[in-house]
Amino acid sequence: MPLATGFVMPELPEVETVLRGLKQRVVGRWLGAAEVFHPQIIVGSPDDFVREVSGHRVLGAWRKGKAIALELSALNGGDAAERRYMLVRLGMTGQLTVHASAEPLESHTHARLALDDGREEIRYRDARRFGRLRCCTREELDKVFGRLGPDAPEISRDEFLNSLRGRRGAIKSWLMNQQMLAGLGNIYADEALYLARIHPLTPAGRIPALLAERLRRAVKKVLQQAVERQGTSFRDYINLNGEPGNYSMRLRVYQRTGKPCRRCHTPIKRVIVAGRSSHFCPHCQPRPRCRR
DNA sequence: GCAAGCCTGACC
DNA sequence: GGTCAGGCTTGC
Repeated sequence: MPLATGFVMPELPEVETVLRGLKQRVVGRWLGAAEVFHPQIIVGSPDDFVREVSGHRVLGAWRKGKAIALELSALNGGDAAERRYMLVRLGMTGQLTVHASAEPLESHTHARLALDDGREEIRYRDARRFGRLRCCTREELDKVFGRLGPDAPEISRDEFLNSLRGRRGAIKSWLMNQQMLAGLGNIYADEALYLARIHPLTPAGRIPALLAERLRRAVKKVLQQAVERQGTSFRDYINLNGEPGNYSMRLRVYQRTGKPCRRCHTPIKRVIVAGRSSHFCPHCQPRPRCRR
């Protein structure tokens, strides 16, 4: 992705990639000693966090929207009520990686978790510290996941339509509202609206069913393409040595203000919707006729 | 100064 | 209850 920051912005495709990595390299292994270097990234007490995750085996890894949960083995002979989950939210610049413990810590590494015999470890890096790690019970995890709407690639036609009904806010805000639809961030919301040819300020509840279905399919398509491409760019990212141009997803509107629309060559415009910049083609995505 | 995700709190 | 503004944070 051609981002000025040089970071991979973790939206659903990156989170999915991280999840797949966790399943390959972490699930089944034991968590040993843990260290937290910056207490702010831990929800609750860092001491409790360290105590609660250490000495457990990772039984599974799950995702809903942009949230990841690692299921940890229970102490006390496997009593399920004692089971804990490690919840990971990458925020804007969070990275979860597996490293040889002997490698020097990179800048902005805020936590490390030893694996098995301690030769390898999980590291959490986050320059802007918007991300959070949390150790919680099943009940707390269900609460967090329960607040999220259906995972964006999974949402059904009816769920999508029912959820739009009666919403007066802009469709762009609706797409980014994790309680409605889990997984979309600013980039893919703009891209999906462009594909569906819908203006970002269109009131969500006024989108006719046919258009809404086009939007739902656009969301799926954009995410699916990105999951495929992020898989590549993520590996490149791991291997890269300051090498630019790896994030080569073909963005259609995001951060292309003033550049020609790939369909009709009209310059892409930018408006602020709910405090976030939104990029769209004024010709392909005309403003809805009845404004409000 | 701007970009982002997520949470909180104010407003109708 | 829905909607939106503000704050957090740092590298460009």
